[in-house]
Amino acid sequence: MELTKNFEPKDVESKWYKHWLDKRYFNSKPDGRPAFTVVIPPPNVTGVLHMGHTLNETVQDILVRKARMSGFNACWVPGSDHASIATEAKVVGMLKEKGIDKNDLSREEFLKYAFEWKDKYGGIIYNQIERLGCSVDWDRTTFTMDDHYYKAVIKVFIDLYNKGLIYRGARMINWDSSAKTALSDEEVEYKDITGKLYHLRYKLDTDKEEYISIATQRPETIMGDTAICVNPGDERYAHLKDAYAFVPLINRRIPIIFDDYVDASFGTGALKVTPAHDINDYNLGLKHHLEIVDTINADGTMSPAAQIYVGEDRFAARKKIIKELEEKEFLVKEEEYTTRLGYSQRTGVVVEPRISTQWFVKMKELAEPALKAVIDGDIKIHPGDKFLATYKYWLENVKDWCISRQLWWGQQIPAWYDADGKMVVAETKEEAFEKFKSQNLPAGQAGSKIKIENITQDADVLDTWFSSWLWPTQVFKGITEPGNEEVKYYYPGSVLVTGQDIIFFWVARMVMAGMEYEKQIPFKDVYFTGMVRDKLGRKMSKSLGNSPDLLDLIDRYGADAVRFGIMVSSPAGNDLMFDEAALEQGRNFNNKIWNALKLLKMWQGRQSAVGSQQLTESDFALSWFENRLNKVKADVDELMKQFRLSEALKTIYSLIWDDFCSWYLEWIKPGFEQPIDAAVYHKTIGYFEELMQLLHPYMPFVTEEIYHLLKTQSDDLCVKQFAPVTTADENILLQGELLKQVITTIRDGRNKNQLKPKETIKLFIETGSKDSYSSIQNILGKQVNADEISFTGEAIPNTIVVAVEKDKFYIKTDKELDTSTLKNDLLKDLEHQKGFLASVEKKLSNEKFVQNAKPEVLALEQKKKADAEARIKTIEDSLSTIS
RNA sequence: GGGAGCAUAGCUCAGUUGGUUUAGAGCAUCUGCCUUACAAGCAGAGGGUCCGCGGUUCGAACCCGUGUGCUCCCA
Repeated sequence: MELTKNFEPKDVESKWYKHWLDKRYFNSKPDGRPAFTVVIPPPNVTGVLHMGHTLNETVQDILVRKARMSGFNACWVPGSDHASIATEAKVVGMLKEKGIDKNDLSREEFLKYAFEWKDKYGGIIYNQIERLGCSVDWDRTTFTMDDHYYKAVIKVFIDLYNKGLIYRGARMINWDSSAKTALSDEEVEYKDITGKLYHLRYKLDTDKEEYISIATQRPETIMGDTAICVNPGDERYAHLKDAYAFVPLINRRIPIIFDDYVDASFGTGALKVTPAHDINDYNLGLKHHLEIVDTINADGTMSPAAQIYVGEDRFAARKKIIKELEEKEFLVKEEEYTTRLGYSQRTGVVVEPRISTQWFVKMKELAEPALKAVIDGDIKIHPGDKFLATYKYWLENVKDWCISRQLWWGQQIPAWYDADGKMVVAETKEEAFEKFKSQNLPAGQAGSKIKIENITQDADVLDTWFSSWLWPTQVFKGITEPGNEEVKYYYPGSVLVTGQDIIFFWVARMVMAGMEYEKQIPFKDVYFTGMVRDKLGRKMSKSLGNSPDLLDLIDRYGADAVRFGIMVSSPAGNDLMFDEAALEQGRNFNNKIWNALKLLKMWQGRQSAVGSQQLTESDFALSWFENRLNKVKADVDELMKQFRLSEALKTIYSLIWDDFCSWYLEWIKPGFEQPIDAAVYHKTIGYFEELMQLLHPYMPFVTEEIYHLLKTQSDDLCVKQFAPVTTADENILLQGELLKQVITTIRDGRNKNQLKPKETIKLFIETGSKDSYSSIQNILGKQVNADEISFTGEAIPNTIVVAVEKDKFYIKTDKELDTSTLKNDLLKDLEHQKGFLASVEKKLSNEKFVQNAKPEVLALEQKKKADAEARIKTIEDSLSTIS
């Protein structure tokens, strides 16, 4: 079989993914094994996977594959989220392009378009998840608008309503005038902006030409003013008790009121009060029983109540009003002012505070158990406690959650109104009808004025997060079929992997829902990934255009390389600076492994019988690598347990590239066109298999491919179970490290003296322990290109001298030597060693140190001293032979 | 305004209750090699005021205080 020059991922990826699916390796059913459950954070159904998702999914796949290979019944549930606002906005936009206005459609017609859109674009993310190699159970794919899921959301709404945890009321809420819907507090993003503060004068209602000045950022709201408020302690305004002023342009007469709320030092010390358009003014209005004049429509235009500029957009109206105020001399001055404005997370428009009747969830009661679960450590947050404080603060200060949205795409609120506006909550119209009947009529009275056809359902839908907070349980139908076998087996999940940006939106609320409906935490560990930034440190976003296309990256580098690149530069919880160079490193790693395979394939054809000379010569290499492998397997297990996935990958990378390829394979490599001992060959195949197994969770495709190319296999790596980790022999590992160091030092000596790799040397070793060289002598000779190795008891003149620990190596060559470089190096080293010795001696001569330090520390320092002295002697000896 | 976190090689980051050879890795850089698996490679090397200042300690990258710079969250 001819192997290609480089690893070619494309066909390999589709071949193995199909094979894994055919074998149903990713499908899970409850059985006797422990479950390892992961639910995917459902991405927006109409979106595409960005690099943040890619990181998330890769982390999950690594954990799931590792668990699947470690005796667990791994179950990873994929799915997507209906994302009501974002999706509805897209569908509305699509309809507009077709010349269709949403307002001309019925709810049913609109939903038909929305589902068509979802079917068309919803598959994109699933395809991306597949291309990335994610081992999800596709049979369990769940969508937050699936029938059963819809029912679950409605059921929970009704249940919470009946428990008194959901209520309806008029409150000041965040209004998105583009999507024309309410938003929750979490859906508002604040940005610092430089705005202007306008000082306006209002004429007082007195006989004289008197004015009072106020400062405002929003002159377009003056038509909604219903009072002017000043601090009662502010002497400037003390004389205005019971006074009135006129709102400019519209001449509404409004009272001057007094309240401590006003900061006398801010602006002019007088505040215009606009209860309909500011939360603080609203509260002030409640306290002082002020009228509420709502001057802005749902779409952000001026309402008839504004009297002027009716129908014009709020920002256009602002410009015109400023101009008119200036012309009519109400504008006193303008000043620059830094402030914060709230923007809608979904549509980007400036959020308008608005009084509106909405549905809310009472959060306090639900928050308590959710807080306790994390504080008590039932749920562990990774990394460390970095996000614990944030989580805690939010739950301790949680406000009621506005869950109604004035949209059609989502679960319609199961509240019903009769002709008089009376309301009941029920699953169906029929149930609502029954409820109305029993509520409205005195017992025994036959017949009713309530007719079923006069009952209407609340037009609004629920916030998407009100559905996704049920995700960990409802993907197993835990809400609609409580206590079923699957939810009993899979719930609670093992680990939730998600971005730290949705800690409140989703994570905290899932814990609340889990505690409320399963009486149990929804997952044991939460692993927060950082944000993905470009290499300049900018957040990746569509508007900047700095987010690469995932499928394009996979086409160019291969899925394994993408996974490698994203993981290798992704320390737990920290932001990831995405750089294609890391993907290149991943691709190179693929090739490195591929080439090692090619080397073994070359050897396969020329094996000698078991027990040849070659076996003896390779004995040390074999036992060293076996121990090294065991050591790394234990290290990797430990790192993965701690969710230090990036470090685990680097450890595996170094084991394969450095230990296996650069050292081990070179150590066992037979001479030119010489055969390899069959036993050495087969052991090496075994090691290679284990390496592929260890790497498989990170790079599933290349490892599965190579596993099958190494030899005919009866199983697949994907489900091959890890053997228990055995302990490594530290002595052999140490000896290996020493050997590497000797080789490197001698090679360095050769390099510094410009010996070409092809030039052979004669090596003389001066050592107190000849025996320790017997097993490695021939590796050493091969690795430093020595055609002869002998031991010596004294210095060999005219040679290159290098030292490792207490042993000295004399490199003899026919070439004329320039000893000056060597001498400089030795002198430099001597200086370093003397400096080091001095620092150790200083420590040891310090009485307080000797008194206070632990005995083992003291012994260590004494050993350091002895070692340093020995080394200095070696260097000095070496110097004497050159000069 | 309130809170959290970070600052170690050119870049991205490790560095475990303070002592393990006067700080480690990967990438990048430099030098030498087309050595029969791999130039997307091999061999080797150089590179650090551990952000500044002060303190605790026999001993500080690590603990404390303070200053500076950056990031995030909340209002």
